[in-house]
Amino acid sequence: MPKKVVTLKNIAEELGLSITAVSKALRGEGGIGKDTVLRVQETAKRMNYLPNSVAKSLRTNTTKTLGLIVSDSSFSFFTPVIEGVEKSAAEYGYNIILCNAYSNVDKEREAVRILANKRVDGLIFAASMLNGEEHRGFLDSFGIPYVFVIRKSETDESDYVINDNTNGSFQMVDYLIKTGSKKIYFINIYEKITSYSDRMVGYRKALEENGIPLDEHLLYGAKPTVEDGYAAMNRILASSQQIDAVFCGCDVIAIGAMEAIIEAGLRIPEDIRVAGYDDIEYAAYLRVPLTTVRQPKYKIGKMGTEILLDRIQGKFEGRQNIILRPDLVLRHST
Amino acid sequence: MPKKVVTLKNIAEELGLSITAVSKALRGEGGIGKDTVLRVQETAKRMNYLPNSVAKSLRTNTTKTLGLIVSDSSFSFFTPVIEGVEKSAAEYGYNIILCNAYSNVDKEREAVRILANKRVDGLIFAASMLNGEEHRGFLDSFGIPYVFVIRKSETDESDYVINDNTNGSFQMVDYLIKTGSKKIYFINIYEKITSYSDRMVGYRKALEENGIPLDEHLLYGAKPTVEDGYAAMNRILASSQQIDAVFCGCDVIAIGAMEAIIEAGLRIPEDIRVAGYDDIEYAAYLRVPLTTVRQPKYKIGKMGTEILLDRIQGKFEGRQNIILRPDLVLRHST
DNA sequence: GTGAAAGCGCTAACAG
DNA sequence: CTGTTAGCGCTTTCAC
Repeated sequence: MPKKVVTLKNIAEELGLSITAVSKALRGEGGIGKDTVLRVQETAKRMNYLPNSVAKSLRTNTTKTLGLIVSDSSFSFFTPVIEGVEKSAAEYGYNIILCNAYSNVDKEREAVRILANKRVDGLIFAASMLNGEEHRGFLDSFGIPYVFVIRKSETDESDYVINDNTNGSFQMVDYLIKTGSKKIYFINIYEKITSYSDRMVGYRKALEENGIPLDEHLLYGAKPTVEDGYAAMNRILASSQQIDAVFCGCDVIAIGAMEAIIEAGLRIPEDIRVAGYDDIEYAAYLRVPLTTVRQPKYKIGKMGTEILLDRIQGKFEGRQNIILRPDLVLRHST
Repeated sequence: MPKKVVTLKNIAEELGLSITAVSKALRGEGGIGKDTVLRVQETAKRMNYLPNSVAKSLRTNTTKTLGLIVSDSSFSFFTPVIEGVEKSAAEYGYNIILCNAYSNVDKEREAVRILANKRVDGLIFAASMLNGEEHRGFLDSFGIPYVFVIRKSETDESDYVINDNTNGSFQMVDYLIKTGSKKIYFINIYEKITSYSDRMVGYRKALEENGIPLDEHLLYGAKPTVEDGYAAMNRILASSQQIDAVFCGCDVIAIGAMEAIIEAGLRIPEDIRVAGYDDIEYAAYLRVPLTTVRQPKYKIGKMGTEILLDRIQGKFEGRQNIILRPDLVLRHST
């Protein structure tokens, strides 16, 4: 099976040309006779020549490869993000090395190191945990351009593409209020990440604008898992008889919450309205089709990659901080 | 931002040593004095040395990188497969380059070429369309070991890891019959791929063993999309009043089928029982929690990678054809 | 124990 | 239009 691998040198010898001539001919660099180019191309094909991009990379100091670090690739939330990255990278002739950070700062740093010594041309962080000021020095030390996606860097010093969490949350809560709910519970994601605190900001803002006082008792926290959403909802159910609506910090929590509500023998949305955030795949086909805030996941991945690629080519100076407006998706659960 | 990148040479000069000595010291290759090793390590750290694995790859002719080609990475079905691959690759010090084949033979071949000239050490095909005999020559021409995963190669000449589609399907249909259903519709995936024809074999076998004659009128086809499942179910509903159960070739089709049934004002499972195949994420939280056949997706990805890695190291001779037994997951839809 | 030299396959000056 | 030369950063004989 191990085929003899053919190189430029072999082709050159076969044709009695120099390596340089062959290289130029194959790359269509010009300065080579038309007939020669043809002969070279034909011979390369006949000999089954496969360019060695490792050698090329060493020489040119570029790998045409991007590193994509996903905070936890077991969440299918990231599927469209990854897809967007992969696709636009491919369009520009780049490949991506996918790494999982397992929601762990040290593992994520390790991934950066590995990718850096594979000499990737750029790095994309999806929901990174290295978005804090304290990791800036580390990230910059490699001299590799990078972009944050889904979750922004804490300062605006780095490029990023995210959805407007405050606005998305505001839209949802405002809608819930305008359509009759007064007492809106909020099971937010319990992590000190700006994405989530921004969702809290939107929640408060919507209450305020509608003249509803904030009631701290309606605030709950959960990790972004079905189990945690389920548990949080059960605590809510145990605490009160009157629950107009529950706004969940993400769809996964909403799934757990809906389970708890159904299990308690209550109806969605008649007894309790449920809303989520993200619009994960199949959100329309859950127990009750879920009303949610749609993050443009694919687009975020795509734009992040494009920005990174532009930066690699030194296309712009200033920071690119892009905040996309999310959409409300109304379904049956509210 | 573009840091001056430090090489072995720089360290050598700094220390008045040879490049060779530094290289050996850093790799702990032995034959270097203990004190020297220490000095080298310290200096490397101080100078922020980052090994250049591109150069190493060129020299050693190995990249510690695997190519993973997914037939369509927009299906979140593949998320756990990718995860399994990534994780076990990482355990052995390998990274993966992820490519999407967009369910297209030509694009998939192109991906192979790209990965081959990036000199990946091995290739993993997830639900490949290049699994036919006619692509063997092409794949072998690169001299790169590869493994098929999820979908087998048509002959057993290549390594693969899949679930036992015949058995999974048999288990489900047998269960449906034994629990009272006689007239079981089958909406299979409409593609001429052995995975799907094997599911048909299991269906027939279960009928046969239970003494139920095959009725061709109960056989439907659909692409693996919600829309197609929905449409197929509507055709079934229009064709008959008596429908005991519907077995769907994959969960995504089942989702569509359930939508159609509910829309028709019928109840699941009281009026019609619905079963799927795959056990995708959140199958337990759909309209009606879905009874399905669980493919060990993560494990398939993991085992495939391990086999590939073993083969890269020349660990075995014979073909590795692994067929894992899937499990029945009983939920509320049946 | 340590170093010199060669070379992986390619591109990029610079000559001719 | 084509070839020579030099090296990218590393590992690997083979001497000393």
